[in-house]
Amino acid sequence: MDATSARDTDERVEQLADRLHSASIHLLRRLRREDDGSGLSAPHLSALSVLVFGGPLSLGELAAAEQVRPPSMTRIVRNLEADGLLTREPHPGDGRAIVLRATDEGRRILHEGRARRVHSLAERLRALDPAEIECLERAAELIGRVVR
Amino acid sequence: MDATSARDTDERVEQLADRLHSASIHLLRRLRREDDGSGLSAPHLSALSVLVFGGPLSLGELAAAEQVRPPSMTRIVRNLEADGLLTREPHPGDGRAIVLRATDEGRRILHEGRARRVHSLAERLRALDPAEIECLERAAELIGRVVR
DNA sequence: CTTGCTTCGTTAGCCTTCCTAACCATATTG
DNA sequence: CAATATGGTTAGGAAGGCTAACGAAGCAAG
Repeated sequence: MDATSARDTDERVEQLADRLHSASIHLLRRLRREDDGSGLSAPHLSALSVLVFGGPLSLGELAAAEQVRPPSMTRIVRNLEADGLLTREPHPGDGRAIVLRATDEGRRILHEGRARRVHSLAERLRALDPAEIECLERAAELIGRVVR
Repeated sequence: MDATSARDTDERVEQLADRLHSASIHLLRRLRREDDGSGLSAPHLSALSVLVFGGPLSLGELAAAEQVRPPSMTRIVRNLEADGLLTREPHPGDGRAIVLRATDEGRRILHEGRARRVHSLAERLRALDPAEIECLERAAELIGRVVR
């Protein structure tokens, strides 16, 4: 690869990063304004989904998975626990840590609530053709991988 | 299309919406933690970029473009104006409205700041192969279209 | 022209989510 | 056993979003 094409690639990738950033901001602002009726905010649903799909975790692990600091996760967990959507158990073998586990109710709410929250987005996506949908599916997977 | 495949498409689209939602949350949380050194937050850079690339707008138009309510935009504009990155002029022909215009300094800061902010993401994207990059480029464009 | 409704932007006040700093309690290690 | 490291919580504050209420300016009907 010569110097020119390397610089072109650099430029292209920077621009892509910028556009993904922008797209994310607008996507989330749009979704935030939709009333999901589940009573759970995006961060709560997101954290709960990690427990549902990823199994029991400690608070620190969950915070890392969700890209937030432990104090932020402490509050999210407190709320979810108060709503009966997860349980807090002592960690076997480490008295400092705790084990967080989604309850059956948590599983139920998650599946209902997430579907409702993203429903308006799904409505719009339905207008796309199959190739575009497939492109977005790959993109979602790629973003998840890149961020992790 | 028979009933079964229609339901499959529904399900697939709902799942896609859900994953895009999740990917956006994690992407932004990752980027928020990067120090961009420009002194401007994501909402500020995003609003400024609309003015730079889309030309002068009223406050209401800018708020609509950015998917926020006017009071939220009032604060963003006040900050950008205080930093000398945009100007506020009376609207010719409508005494209620104002015209917002990016300054040269605003243009300069935008190009420097955005590149810096998304730089760490760009670093990660560089590891992808060309087909994946192209997929993400299309995806960013699609998301922008779907949300608008 | 005046009265009343609408629209643009602002102010006031609140809520949510995130952060860092400081702190306990429990491991772990020299 | 003392010193240090780690997991989680508490305290406090910054940022960004919202609604409600308001003043000023336009508009429309009488």
